Amino acid sequence: MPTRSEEDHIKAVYSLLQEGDSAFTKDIAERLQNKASSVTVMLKKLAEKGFLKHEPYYGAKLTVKGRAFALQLVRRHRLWETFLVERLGFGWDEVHEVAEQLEHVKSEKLIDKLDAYLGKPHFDPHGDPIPDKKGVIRERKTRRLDSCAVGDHVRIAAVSGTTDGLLRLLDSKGLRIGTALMVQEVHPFDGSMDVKPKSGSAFSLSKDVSHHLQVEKGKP
Amino acid sequence: MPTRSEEDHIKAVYSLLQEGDSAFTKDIAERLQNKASSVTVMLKKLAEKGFLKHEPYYGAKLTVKGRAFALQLVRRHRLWETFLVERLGFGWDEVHEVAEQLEHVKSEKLIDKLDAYLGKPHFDPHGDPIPDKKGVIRERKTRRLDSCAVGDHVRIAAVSGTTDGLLRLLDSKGLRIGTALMVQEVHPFDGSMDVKPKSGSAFSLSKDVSHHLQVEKGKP
DNA sequence: CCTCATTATTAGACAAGACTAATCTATTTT
DNA sequence: AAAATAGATTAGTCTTGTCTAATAATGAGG
Ligand SMILES: [Mn+2]
Ligand SMILES: [Mn+2]
Ligand SMILES: [Mn+2]
Ligand SMILES: [Mn+2]
Repeated sequence: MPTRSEEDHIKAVYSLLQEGDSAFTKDIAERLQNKASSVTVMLKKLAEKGFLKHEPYYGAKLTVKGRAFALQLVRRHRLWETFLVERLGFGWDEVHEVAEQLEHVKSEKLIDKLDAYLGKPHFDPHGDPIPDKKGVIRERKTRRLDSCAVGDHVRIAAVSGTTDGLLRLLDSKGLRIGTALMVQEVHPFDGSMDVKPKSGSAFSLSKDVSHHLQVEKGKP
Repeated sequence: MPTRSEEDHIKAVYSLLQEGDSAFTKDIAERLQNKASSVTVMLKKLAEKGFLKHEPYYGAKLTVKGRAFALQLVRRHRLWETFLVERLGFGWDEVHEVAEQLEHVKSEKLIDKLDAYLGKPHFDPHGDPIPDKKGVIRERKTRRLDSCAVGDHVRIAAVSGTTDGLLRLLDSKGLRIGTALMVQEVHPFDGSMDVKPKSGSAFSLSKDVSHHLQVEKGKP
């Protein structure tokens, strides 16, 4: 059974591979707040244990076994986040660190029961998909808000790169998962965007923000 | 902030001091499934950190700081046990190991919210008191069932020394926290005891079992 | 009071996981 | 093509927590 540190490394590799097509030592180190040298050592160990392939100087890729393991870890993380927000009343900007700990509790039964208790949710409080017990993820077609054009009607599906500051900014503008928006104007100068929610008046979002909003097509 | 191992040692000392008036190296080691030599080293460290006084060869006693810390740990353990049984539907014989892990999650807010979510319970699924946020324990006057006499009417308040086997035995006889019993007969030969529940017919309990049942006076 | 069994402590080893410093590799810049 | 730079790896150190083996203290029985 992998240790907490091993688990965190596998998860970091998984999520970097989601974003790009390689997981480099430096980026893993940054995520985990470790030094690159520590990561190299860990990658070697995880490669020996069969969770990933480590191509020195060219990063790491997960094996089938490593991917399956990462999906279970992501499942645990997101189920706990859902519990914290839906049941305990945490804000969506407050759950990450706690879930980071809870995800390492070893008990299959615990996760099964938690999942059932929460009604087998498919998405976490940030709109990210929760893999099921077999590791299957419900796919959706989403695009980043900053790739939308004037006149598009969309619904916020997920917030990517969830830092607490971004989440609080969204809170303050009344934006949450499911919020319907219409793109009213795009300013080429700074990439900022004016959006109008279904109810209420339009306001502006910086490119920095719109880039982190994953949206689905919505009805006009 | 104490590590997981430090926390477990402090808790072991606390619970041994609840049972007797000293916590010896060997007994701590046994609880934690460690060797005595490892415990000695840890006691020295915890003494330096001010959690306890270690009198070599005469065991350990908690300081005020250590006791306060232990009470918070016990609080966390018992709140999680309550959650697992009341909300997730675990059996009372299945929660110990999981709570042993959950108790180490570091987040004061988590415990506050969990406590509120559960309705600020005063007792865990085994009838053990849950210290409040200040570490205050609601005291009750209980006695062991094996110290009761023929004709006594009692109510089961708690199960002490909760091993899974004992809990399952109680389950099978329909005994749980709150069950009312009348002591019908005590057999001096083996210390066994015949008890009659309010509804249903009498049955026998070995001394081994009755010794672990904490009871309160009940109405005839 | 002496002996001995039990318990505790110390000393030394080891594994895990982190670090720093030194070295090496790949890639970009000149 | 050589040099510079960013990134990665290796080697060596440290801390934590565990162990085993050797030694020491305590308390009970003779
Ligand atoms: Mn984690
Ligand atoms: Mn999330
Ligand atoms: Mn524990
Ligand atoms: Mn309990």
